[in-house]
Amino acid sequence: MQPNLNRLLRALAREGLEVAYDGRLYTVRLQGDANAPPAEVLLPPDLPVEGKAFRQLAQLAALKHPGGGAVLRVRATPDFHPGDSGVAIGSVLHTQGMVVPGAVGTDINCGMRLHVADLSVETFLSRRDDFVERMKGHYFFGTRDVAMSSRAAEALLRDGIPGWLLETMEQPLGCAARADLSQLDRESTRIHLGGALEGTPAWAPVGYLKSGVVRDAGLATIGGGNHFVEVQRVESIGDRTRAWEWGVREGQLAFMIHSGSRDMGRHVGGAWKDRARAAWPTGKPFPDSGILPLSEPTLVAEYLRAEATAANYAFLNRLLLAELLRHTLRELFGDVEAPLIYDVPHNITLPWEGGWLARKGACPADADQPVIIPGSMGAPSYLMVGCGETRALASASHGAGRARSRFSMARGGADRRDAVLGLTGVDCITLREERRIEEAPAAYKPIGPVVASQVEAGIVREVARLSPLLTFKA
DNA sequence: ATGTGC
Repeated sequence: MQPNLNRLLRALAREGLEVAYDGRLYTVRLQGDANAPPAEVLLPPDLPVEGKAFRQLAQLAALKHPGGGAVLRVRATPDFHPGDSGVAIGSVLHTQGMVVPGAVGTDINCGMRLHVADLSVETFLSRRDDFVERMKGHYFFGTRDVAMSSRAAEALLRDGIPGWLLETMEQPLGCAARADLSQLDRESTRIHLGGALEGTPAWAPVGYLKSGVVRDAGLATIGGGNHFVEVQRVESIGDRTRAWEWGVREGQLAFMIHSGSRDMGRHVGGAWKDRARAAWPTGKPFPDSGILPLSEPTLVAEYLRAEATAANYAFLNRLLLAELLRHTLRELFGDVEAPLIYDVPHNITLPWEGGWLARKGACPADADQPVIIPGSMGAPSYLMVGCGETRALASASHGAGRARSRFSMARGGADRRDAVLGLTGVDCITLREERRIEEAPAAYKPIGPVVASQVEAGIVREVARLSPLLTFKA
């Protein structure tokens, strides 16, 4: 238990929150709301606890819709922290008969992708500067040449990666013309749910599909905040059998991508924020939290398809970010095999046990399925295997979690000084110098205890630990 | 998170 816990619990009680702690799990609820389901948080004892995030979690569990539907359970991952839309990052929400667009937000299908590469670290580093210049061109200076027929774009939004591939094989445009499309087809089985969700192309921005060729300046771009593309080394193996089965070996070069649906998710998520407000029953007061569920069945179905549309786009964004990197490795080093290990969303609503599970910054940890937990800049990342632990709503953390705000890092004083000191040995490629400070290791919680607590709780097991070689951040 | 917003 952390030393200031009693003080924190008293402060939360003054704000109308009941918090219980059993030495491992916190259970939190709004006072006087005995009917609300419990919201549980797994937290290792030495991690800081944030009152605002607890309050957001209790409010999420207390959600009700006058038209029906229910929150069954709420769970938060050990890296959870306050979110600015009212829902904490690291929240997992199990509902039945209703969905909550705000419980995913606008960063729809933000997620992780991991490749390994059949190339020694030494060989790669011998041409580091050349590699960096080429990748800067692709990711930052728009030489990436992404184009697709509007048929392919429509197929992508409606059917996901397999649909996009089918149309692209007929008419490969832009960087897809240089890609090994049959390899991409084989690899789509290593994308969560095949990267094939049921979307509705009409949810794309007006005019997106209008011309014969879609040149989308947002595709194959990293995006801001904690998003990155990182070249890594497989540092150690925790589960030899599983690592062998998945094709991961110690000492291998690897690359990891953390990105989402860019403007497509912003567009869809933003539209549904307004839609949920407009659909709230007239005469009923809005919830204090501002978090608005949908319960009318046709609206629920329509939202899920809209979310799936942006999610399909995010799968392609990560695929293309990887394809540009794999292509560049092949330009520099010849026929390098660089297979996909897994691609998994950590911001999405998916069906679960007769209802829905909305994850906002939480990685699915279904039994025997790969789980990718990225480290913050300079820190190791983890490839894990899920255990399908139902009390944890089959979910793991999506990182170490922010410990200090961007604002706190940007201003002078101790945070900024710690940030600068912590950058030693971090090879970060960015055009925005402030990004190094905002995203410095000192801005994040230590990932070690975050991962260890989840192993101890039977949520995930370690397969491999990956250490950073160089990191691209927009 | 977001071709961000005052």
